[in-house]
Amino acid sequence: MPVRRRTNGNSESVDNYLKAILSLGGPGEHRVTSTALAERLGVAPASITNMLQKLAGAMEPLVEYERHRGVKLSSAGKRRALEVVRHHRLIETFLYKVLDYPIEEVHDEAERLEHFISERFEERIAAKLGHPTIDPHGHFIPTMEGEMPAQASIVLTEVVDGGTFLIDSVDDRDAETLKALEAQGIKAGARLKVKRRTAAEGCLVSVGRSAKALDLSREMAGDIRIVPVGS
Amino acid sequence: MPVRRRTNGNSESVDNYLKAILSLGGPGEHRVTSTALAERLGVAPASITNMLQKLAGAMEPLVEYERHRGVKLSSAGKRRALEVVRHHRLIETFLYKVLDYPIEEVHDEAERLEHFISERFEERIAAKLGHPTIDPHGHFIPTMEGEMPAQASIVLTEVVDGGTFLIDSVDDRDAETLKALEAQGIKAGARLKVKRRTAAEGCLVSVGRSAKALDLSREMAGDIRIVPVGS
DNA sequence: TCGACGATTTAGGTATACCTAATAAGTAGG
DNA sequence: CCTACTTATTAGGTATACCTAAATCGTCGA
Ligand SMILES: [Mn+2]
Ligand SMILES: [Mn+2]
Ligand SMILES: [Mn+2]
Ligand SMILES: [Mn+2]
Repeated sequence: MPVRRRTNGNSESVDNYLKAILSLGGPGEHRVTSTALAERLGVAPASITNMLQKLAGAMEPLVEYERHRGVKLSSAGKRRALEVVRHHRLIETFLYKVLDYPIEEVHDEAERLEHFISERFEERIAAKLGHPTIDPHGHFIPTMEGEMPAQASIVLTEVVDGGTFLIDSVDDRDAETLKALEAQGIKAGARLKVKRRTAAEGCLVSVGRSAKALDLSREMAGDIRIVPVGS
Repeated sequence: MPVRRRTNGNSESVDNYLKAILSLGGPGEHRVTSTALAERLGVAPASITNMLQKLAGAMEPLVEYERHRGVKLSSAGKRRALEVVRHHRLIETFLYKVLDYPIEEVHDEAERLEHFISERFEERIAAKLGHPTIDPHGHFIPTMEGEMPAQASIVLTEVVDGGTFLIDSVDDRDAETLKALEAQGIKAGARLKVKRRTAAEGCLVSVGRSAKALDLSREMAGDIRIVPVGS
């Protein structure tokens, strides 16, 4: 039995499958395809099928799986996925606020540590941080009970008319992009004016009270979630 | 390739073998037997032989191994072992000082996390703690360069005459024992008077300025390292 | 010097989590 | 309603790190 199984009982790999299904299933928790999972996790589709069958066939199944019809999380699977997301986001917040990490480095560290911290560690950093509800990228931190509000924001690429918005959150998975965006002032909480859409689904914007126009690529715009602002 | 390989390149298991060889080899760095390793790591002797052959046969061998003659660390192996010990002891210090863990809980958490933290994490907690040189159990923390002073202390079971001592360090691997000892005031830095040896290699002592005699079992005495004190 | 006995190694096998190549199932266009 | 094509699954393999049982090796006492 080589692969580390945590107190919890499942391996790091299993955790990662559950998180990916949670994330790809979206707020509607719709079924996720093998291909989408394969791409997200960077493994071959055949490996996905294997793992899903194992997860679905356990005594306490973590997913509901039907051949050729994708998967969704079981309630046990969802519980564990949210637990891991809670760990991830608390760790990110801790690294940023207490250990003064640069914003673009917190994700990779959290991605590893999320699987290995104890409940005590989780509880202690949460307490130290004053039980935060939002992580440094603007994402909700699931509660200890596994509750997480649905995201009300929209992706910047979905904006049709121009207007003024608040940046709700920024995707943290690509450190390069995150660092570049942050250097332009694009981070959770900042104000953002959308001038117009550009070719190839890009976006011309300005940030804060600056008048300088920024031309965001489609990739960058896709990493930014915003909410309309009254003023 | 299932088993997590860190930035460093070796797996958690490999790290644990290296640490065990460092610890069992003692300050003299003498050869360690398969049996001793099997017992320390809780795996079958056959598994030890397997792993040692693999470690010795790598392009950059981590151990020097000769059939039937035990192993010692190569210089690369020693470097990595000390790096992991540094992680372990820094993490313990951090958990104790910053996250207010009870002393008996730091070891198990550190035992897991030591393999997964980045160099950045190591550097940041070291800085936060003011670059400590001693962990909460009284053990030296290896430097970033992999230097660690040899222990000058002796084990309480080795005392022949009675006398007054300072507690240098307390073994941290058994949480139960550690908690019990701490409850009696037996912890690094405390003053300890040895009255006399008892049957079965136990020890009759008193702690601090208390006159109350404590009867330590051989097991407990074996976990305590002391240094003679002038006064 | 010869066993006996314990220590160690070899042989053969398991589980996890991957992979590639071959096959089968869905799905949409004609 | 039947291909052509894409998506998914099955089949067969690899590496890590374990295990048990069956050899062997080394040493120590007679
Ligand atoms: Mn993240
Ligand atoms: Mn938790
Ligand atoms: Mn420890
Ligand atoms: Mn390090």
